[in-house]
Formats: sequence, C-alpha cells, structure tokens
Amino acid sequence: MRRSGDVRTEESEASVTRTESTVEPRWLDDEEMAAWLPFVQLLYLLPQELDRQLREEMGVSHTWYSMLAALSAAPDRTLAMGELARSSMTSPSRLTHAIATMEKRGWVVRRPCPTDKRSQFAVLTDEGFATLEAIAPSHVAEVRRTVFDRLDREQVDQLRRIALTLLEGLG
Amino acid sequence: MRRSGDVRTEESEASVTRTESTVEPRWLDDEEMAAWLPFVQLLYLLPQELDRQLREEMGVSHTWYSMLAALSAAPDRTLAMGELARSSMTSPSRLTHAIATMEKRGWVVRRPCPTDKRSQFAVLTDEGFATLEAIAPSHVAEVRRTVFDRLDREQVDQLRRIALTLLEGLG
DNA sequence: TACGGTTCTTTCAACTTTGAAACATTGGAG
DNA sequence: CTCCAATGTTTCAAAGTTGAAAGAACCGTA
Repeated sequence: MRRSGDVRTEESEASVTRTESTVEPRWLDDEEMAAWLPFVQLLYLLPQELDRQLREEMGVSHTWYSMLAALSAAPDRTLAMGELARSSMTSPSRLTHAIATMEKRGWVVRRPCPTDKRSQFAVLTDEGFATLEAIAPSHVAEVRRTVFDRLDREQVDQLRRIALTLLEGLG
Repeated sequence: MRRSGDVRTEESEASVTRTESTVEPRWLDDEEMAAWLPFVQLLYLLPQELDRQLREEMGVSHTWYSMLAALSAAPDRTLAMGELARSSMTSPSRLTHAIATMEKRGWVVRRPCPTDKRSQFAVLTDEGFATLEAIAPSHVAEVRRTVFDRLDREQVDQLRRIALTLLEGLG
C-alpha cells in the first residue's frame, strides 16, 4: 500500500490479483491523487465553514441563503417554486420545507400563480430582504477571508476556468 | 443592480446610501465574482453528485465512505473514535451515529481501548473491507468522469495548489 | 488521595434532508 | 370531449445531522 486516502488507489495492486468479474478501473495516478486529496477535503470543509458562519451569525444555512439571494435578484423578488428550486440547486421537497419555515418567520410569502393553478410563487418580503441585507456583509467578508484573500489574480482565473469546466459535467 | 448571485455584490451601491452603523465590506470585484459564482456552484453540486452516486450504487454517503476508507488505511484497520472523526472530517456526534449504524450492518465493530477506558476503537471487519472494495472501482470511475477526465495536467496541478492554499485557512 | 479541569464519547431533542407517493392541474392525442 | 402522460408542488415517514449537555475516565497538582 503505497498511497492512501479517499479513492483508495492503494487497493489497485491487490485487486488485480482477485478473481472477480468486475472490470479494473483506471486508478488515479500520483499527480491526480496529489490534487484529489486536498480538493475533496476542501469540497467538504469549505461549505461546512460557510454554513457554520452563516448559521452562527444569522441562524441561516447556505441553502436558505441562496434561496433568499435568488429571490432578491428576481424581478419583483418573485419566483415560481420550481424555478427557485433550480436556481438555488435544491430539491423541490427541501425547498417546500425551507420556504414554509421562512414563511413562518415572515421572510417570504407564497402566492398562487394566476396562469397555472399547480404552481406557486414565492415572494421575498421587505423583512426578508432586510434580513438578507443584514447577512450579506459578513458573508462576503467570510468568502474573502477563506478564499480570495489567499489567492492571487492568476489563481482566481485558474479557479474560474476549472470550476466552469467541471460544472459542464454536472447539471 | 449590475451583478447578481450568491454574494450579492449588487447591493453594494444601495448599501452605501443606507445610514446603518455596519462597516461597509470590500465587495467582490468582477473577476472575483466571475470565479466565485461557478466555484460555489461546484462546491455544492459536486459533493451532491458524488453522494448520489455512492448512495445509489451502495447505499452509502460520502461521509460513510471516508470513514470506511480511513479505517481501511489504518494499521489493523483500527482507529480510535476521535482520530476517526478527525481524519474523516466529521463531528463526534455524527461519527457515533454513523458507526452505530455500520455496526448493525456488520461492517465495523467497537472495542474498548485497553489503555484509556474513555476511548473506543472502531475496527473495520472483513465484511466492511469487502464492501469498501466493492464500492471503490465505481467511485474512482465517477471521480474520473466528473473531474480528471475534464482537466489537463496543468489544471490538475493548479487545482492542487489552490486546494492546498485554501485548506490552510480552514482546519 | 482528593480535587478540578480536560478529554473522549454518547445521549438527547430539535431540526433538516431524503425519496417515494399523493394530489392537483395542464396540455396534447385520439 | 376525454383520456392519459407530464408537470408542479406538497405530504409522509424514515434517516441523518446538529449542538448542548451528560457521563466516564484521565492527569496534574496539592
């Protein structure tokens, strides 16, 4: 076992000797592994940190934050539930629960859609907007502290390209 | 409002005119925003995709996967709960629940630590190890498909450096 | 050896997330 | 017009996650 970690390339030598019918995958090589280990750590640690800060400061998860942000950027601060789910990258079910709770807090109201009775609009209230405005500065400060203060201009550009490339393979 | 999205720099113009006592943060500029929007999307979408694949294939979340992986790489496939929590980047509480469930499935057993009666060891069973071996190939294929097949060697190296840099600011 | 602060783990209750199923509505094909 | 599949949303029950608090054992100091 020369390597270790998340993807367990260290098993590659062992598994070629096994007699199973599964096709042997192409394991990660040393350079890929050297990138994957820190990247996957970042992938789980950074959202956790952003969530922690938002929750501590304002009792809001990043999921909620992006729902509020999406609404605030929409015309009339209004979006259909489905669109909101898509633009905040969350499941319909999760959205329903979250919006229900936010509605109780007075941040959002639901309105029936006049042209499609299946559909509901979610509308950001003034109170919801004010809440978002109150959160935003410390959130941006956190993003700056954890990300942009640590990268030079060139790396910011590299990050942009990499993220855009990888996003193509999702959604 | 010229820009939109997660960090809501579009509010910067509005907020300078407000009369609140909060200090105006340094908002993200265009280049930072152009990197942040896809990056934050990736940050939530990629783990979701990795989780989805692991869950679908083997009924296991990425959290569980990294616990199993950490155990499999440890001497005697054994780690104290605390060490396991640290190396799989999870909270003690979450670890307890997860290990309890895995123990029911026969993947792990808990053993008292002989030298410190507060501490418990988690030990990966043969069955747990076999499960991990069964998962690994399709997981590495997924990682390859979503990440490494899309980046050239230079980008892999850039990603490594960026991830390492940002990790310094966490933990 | 007894105190007290610290460490390691679990428990607890509240909350969130999940996917499947239910419900209501729509729009197109026959 | 009447199906029927597709769409948009909610409900449901099961599972997972959270942070705080509890419990147990450790270790240094007196």
